[in-house]
Amino acid sequence: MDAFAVFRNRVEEKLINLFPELSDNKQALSRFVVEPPRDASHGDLSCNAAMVLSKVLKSNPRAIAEKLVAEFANDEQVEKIDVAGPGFINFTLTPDVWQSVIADANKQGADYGRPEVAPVGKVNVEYVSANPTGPLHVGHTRGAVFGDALASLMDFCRYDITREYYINDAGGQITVLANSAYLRYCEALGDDIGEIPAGLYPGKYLIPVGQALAEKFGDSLKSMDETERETTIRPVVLELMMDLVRDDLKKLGIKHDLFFSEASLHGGGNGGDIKETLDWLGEEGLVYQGTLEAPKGKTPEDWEDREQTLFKASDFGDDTDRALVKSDGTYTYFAADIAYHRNKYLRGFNSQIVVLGADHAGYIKRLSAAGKAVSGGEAEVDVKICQLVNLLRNGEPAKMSKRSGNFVTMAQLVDEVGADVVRFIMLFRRNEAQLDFDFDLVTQQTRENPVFYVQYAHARACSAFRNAARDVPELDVSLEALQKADLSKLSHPAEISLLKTMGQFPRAIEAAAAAHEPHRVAFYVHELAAAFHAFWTKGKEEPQLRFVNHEDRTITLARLAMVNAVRQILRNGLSILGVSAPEELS
RNA sequence: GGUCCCGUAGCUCAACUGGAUAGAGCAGCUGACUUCUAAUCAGCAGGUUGCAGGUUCGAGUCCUGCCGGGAUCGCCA
Repeated sequence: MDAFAVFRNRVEEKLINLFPELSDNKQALSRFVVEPPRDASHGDLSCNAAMVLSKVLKSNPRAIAEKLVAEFANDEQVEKIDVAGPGFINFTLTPDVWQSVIADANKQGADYGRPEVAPVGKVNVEYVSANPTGPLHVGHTRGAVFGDALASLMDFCRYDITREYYINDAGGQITVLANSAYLRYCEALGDDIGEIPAGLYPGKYLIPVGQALAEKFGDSLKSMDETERETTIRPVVLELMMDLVRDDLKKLGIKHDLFFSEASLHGGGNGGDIKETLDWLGEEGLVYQGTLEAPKGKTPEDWEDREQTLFKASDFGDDTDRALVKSDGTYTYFAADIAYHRNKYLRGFNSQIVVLGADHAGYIKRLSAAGKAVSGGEAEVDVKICQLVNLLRNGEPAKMSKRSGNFVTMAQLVDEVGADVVRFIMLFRRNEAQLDFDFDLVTQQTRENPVFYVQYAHARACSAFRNAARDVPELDVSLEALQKADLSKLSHPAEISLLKTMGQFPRAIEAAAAAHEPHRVAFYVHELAAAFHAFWTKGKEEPQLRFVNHEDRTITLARLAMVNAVRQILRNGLSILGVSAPEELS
């Protein structure tokens, strides 16, 4: 059981008993929380219901609190309850509540921390969505890890999740890509191509693409006219580039359920494509011909008023209306984006999360406007912006290879420091805060390195079992035996304190998922690791707190049950983050 | 000029979406290894949460206006 959730339910129940008028005021009831007090001396749980509801109940908070407290007089799990400050209700629970965390974690295993009921509705998480014109670089990495962890987190919390990658395969950059690849194809056939002309992609990653084209087509491409050639090689090159992207993502353990092609929105006709969407918006009266005002303060030199097809984005909270059709008659990128969001809505996603890079900050309003417009207000678009990552070496900005066409790729990053480090560090910050990634720090094996610190806690927990096997080999420490341990032995303040930290896992996870903030999981496992390290060291000062007690097998078993639960919770948390939990560190 | 993000200890960052005395790590100082890996831990010190107002029982968090840093700004994607 999750003590916080359980007691929240009890408080709600008693409130309705005391104040029947609340029973049809779900909104008011949803506002109070049961949470750990900041100051542990206030007790185990703190509830603000009396204060939150005082206005609705037209009564003063302390009076409401007193009534509630009386209701808990006979609750066997409440050791102490009182009213404090302006009307907080503070609970101190009996030790068995916290001890039961161990039993739960050991029994539920990998499912410990999952909410019992699944939230309603389907959620779409779109992340990476990098242009398929080259390998992924550092800038993509944070968004990739963030999106993946967020999806895992919500998946763990039983949300119905689809992980999606939007392939920008319709724009002019793909033509450039195809031409660049063609040049490499000529090179593969033995031509001297000299310098790569400006405007084409110079990267060496296209060399194997050129070779692949040469193998597939021989020299037949050379005799084609430009248009035919492009339409021939375009899909082939795209597929090769997407293979490259997928290989990069695989190195970080990131996968998607669906790769959605932007180009498919341009032709289709099967519902939710651009034309259909624009027609639909037109019927709704949200499209018109008009001119936009030049931006104030910084009018471009070549600004000219031009009438164009516009979408009434400003009706949905955007700053200005947005162009849908370019002067050459093709659709703008945003037009495709609107169609894409409509497509998602038609596929049943009322919750759409889009993970974007820092340079897309100005895109937030536009996308939520699109989301509202195409769904009649039903779909919610949550745009998560991942801020820049500063690469450092020894505290100095990392000097990257200056050779043209080179940048730090995701693959290089993973090869140098490992996927666990990349993932954890990227998740150990709020997504909207800039992040320093120091190569020297993250490869150290000290407490300064949070990845190591957490993994070490897990490895230590495992080593406790190795030691037990060595010191008390006759003791059965199988999961079955641990589940029979007498947990009431674990009543030392240091133990209760560790158990409380453990017991917060379920609500920490649930809150992180609801807020779309996976970094909280990283902070939680770090906190649990700290609590475990602290308990471990306490065993040095107070030998009776060591896991293995040679005089008392019952307590040894109980302690090991606790260690196993810690290990399990760390694993569950790390697994959400996609970080491994090694049994031993080298 | 508009919009968005950020501003919290000397440094890097938290603060469970409005809760009680704002917390961690690093750097600094003091301690703990014949002991389950000290790869760790305990303690001390460090703050007018950029500034000024407002909302209420209560604000780092919400609203308004400034200051500073970053990003972005009609048909690129």
